[in-house]
Amino acid sequence: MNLKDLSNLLGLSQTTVSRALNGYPEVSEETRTRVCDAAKKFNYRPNLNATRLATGRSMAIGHVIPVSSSNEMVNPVFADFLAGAGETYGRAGYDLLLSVVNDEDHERAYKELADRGSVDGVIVQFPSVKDGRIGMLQQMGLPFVVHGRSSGADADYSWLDIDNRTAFRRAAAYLARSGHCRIALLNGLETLDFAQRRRLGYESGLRENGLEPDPALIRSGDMTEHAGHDAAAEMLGWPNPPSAFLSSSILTAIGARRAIQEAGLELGVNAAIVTHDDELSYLQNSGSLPLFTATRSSVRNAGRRCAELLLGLIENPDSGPIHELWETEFVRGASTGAEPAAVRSVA
Amino acid sequence: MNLKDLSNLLGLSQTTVSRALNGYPEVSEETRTRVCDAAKKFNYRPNLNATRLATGRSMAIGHVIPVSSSNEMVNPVFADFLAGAGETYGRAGYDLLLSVVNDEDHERAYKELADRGSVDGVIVQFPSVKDGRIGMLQQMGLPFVVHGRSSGADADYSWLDIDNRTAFRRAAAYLARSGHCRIALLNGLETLDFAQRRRLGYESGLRENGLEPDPALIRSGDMTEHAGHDAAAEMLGWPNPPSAFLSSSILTAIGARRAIQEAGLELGVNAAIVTHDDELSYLQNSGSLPLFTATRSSVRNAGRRCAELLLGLIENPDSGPIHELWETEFVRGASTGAEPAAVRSVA
DNA sequence: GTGAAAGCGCTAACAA
DNA sequence: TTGTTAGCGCTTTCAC
Repeated sequence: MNLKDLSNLLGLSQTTVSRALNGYPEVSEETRTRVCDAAKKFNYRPNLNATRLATGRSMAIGHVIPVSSSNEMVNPVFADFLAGAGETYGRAGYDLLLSVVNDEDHERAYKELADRGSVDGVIVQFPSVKDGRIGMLQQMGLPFVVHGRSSGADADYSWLDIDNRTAFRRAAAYLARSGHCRIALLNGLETLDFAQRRRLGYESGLRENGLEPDPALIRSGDMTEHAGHDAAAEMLGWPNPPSAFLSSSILTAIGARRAIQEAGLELGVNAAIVTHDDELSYLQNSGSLPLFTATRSSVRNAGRRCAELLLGLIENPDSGPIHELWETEFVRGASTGAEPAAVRSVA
Repeated sequence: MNLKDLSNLLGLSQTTVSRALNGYPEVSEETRTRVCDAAKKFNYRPNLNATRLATGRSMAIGHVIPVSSSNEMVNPVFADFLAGAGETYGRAGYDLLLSVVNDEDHERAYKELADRGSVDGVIVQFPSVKDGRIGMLQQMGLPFVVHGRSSGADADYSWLDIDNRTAFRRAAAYLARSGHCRIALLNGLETLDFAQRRRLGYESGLRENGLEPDPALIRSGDMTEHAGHDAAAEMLGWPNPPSAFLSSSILTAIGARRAIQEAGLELGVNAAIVTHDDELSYLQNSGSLPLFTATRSSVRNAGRRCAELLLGLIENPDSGPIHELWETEFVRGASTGAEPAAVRSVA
């Protein structure tokens, strides 16, 4: 059942039927209801590809998710973010186009999406400090929203970010005030913008409390359980080990916890862990980790909001860049809200 | 730069240029290279929407991922599967259309994808025992491949599944032979087909070793850390507690581990856990769990292969349904391959 | 308020 | 081997 069939059936022109269906005002109410009823009755659905060609808009948003061949794992953040964004697109009649690429083909993937006209806009995730995608997209004139920020970008662009710096400053300060004086940072790769911001926040938090950051206690690497474990295990073997870990990811936190247990230390008595909560959603409501969280903000919500911003940008192309910085709460006790044993006993 | 521009530029007809670019044989090698060079030089990319309309194929595959409003979490299996499938699509020139819907709108989402002609085929994930999507898709004539099986389906259909039944039979038998006589099953919802198969396998494994399954030791529910913890905690409080847990998911296994620790029991001395490995990829290489795995098979690989099968089905519509049952290895020691302490000490 | 007709950018029969 | 022509199913000007 296509437009032609439907209009023949109704004894109307395609034009009128199209107008009635798309809510154009110049159609009489009577014909409109007649058309809509018939459309429903015959289960008519406009062919998207035809609509796209005719309008020049593809009614689709592109997301690019990089997979490293070395690592089976897909960062859970991507899935949660997709879920939120996808919801929003669906409501607005947009499709979500997912492009899975190798780490290296990142930029090319965006270019391809744009050149082939398959999307009206894209989302950029995990920006690096100096991210090539931003300039490229600006030059191509394809609307985009960045989840996170890129400190080294030349020009202004739309982004949504959480206040990583404040979050980590606060968390580090809290640990310091709780009596810890050797506080390790298990961070993501510092080529990633958020990791850099988190380190800066961590350092401020220490300095505010009279502690000088020790470079040996700062790790920047893969945010995997493995990496977290190894880093923590090594540090705990030192004569002067850390008594607390501030972790950029739930996975490194889990790894650190394992290292603590293996070292015969008791979490909450000899050691504390604080983790960033952004990656926590897949373990939410779990209560499995005796840690508290530096921030609480839902990746899914971020996805939803980024999608909204992007759709706004597409509808209204001449509005300037939009920025949204989300303050994060300081939550103690991952799921319960209770004061975590780890910190309490040390404080 | 569109086809018209390019052909004008070359002094050729659109047809010839199109044929040259699409590898049709009747073009002379000379013009073909001339055309291809020009296309590359001017960075010509065919407009996908036009191609789609003209060919009637949308060159896209649909995936539907359901999110429950009650649960922030997205099952990591979806992400891993998407990564594998997306890789394959990309190589074959197909797009991946992701439809995010509420749990209830599941079927409608598939219908919509089909009606609007936005995809050439779809993937069905997590089939239930009697899954409405299968009949619906068959009736609509939309090619599809099911990851998993639906025992209650009326007609034949294409699927790829791992041998859940054998995997769980083997795991249960192994625990039984290791000396455990109270073995609990922390299973997914038994409306899901794989959960039912796993229970059947588990029961066979016990019976083969002279153990009669105790319904009280079987839990069918959400595969979350929370649910796993609560179920295990309750059972461990009984006068006659289980000494081993067979878990359908890494999350319930983590929950059970926590319950074991909280009960003051030592994993590997008083208790064993065996988990299914399908959900393990996001913790892979982690070594964090002192458990061994009933099966080892990569969800990403399954995604890759399902995509291949589906594309094959689309290219060759009259080939009958394809079935692929993957045998799974029995791996001891999640990451290391070593005999797990848990089982060894009890055996 | 409605319709005729052109066109979005490509493919594919049919001709030459 | 190349070109002509007619669509694919919709939107959108323009005329009625």
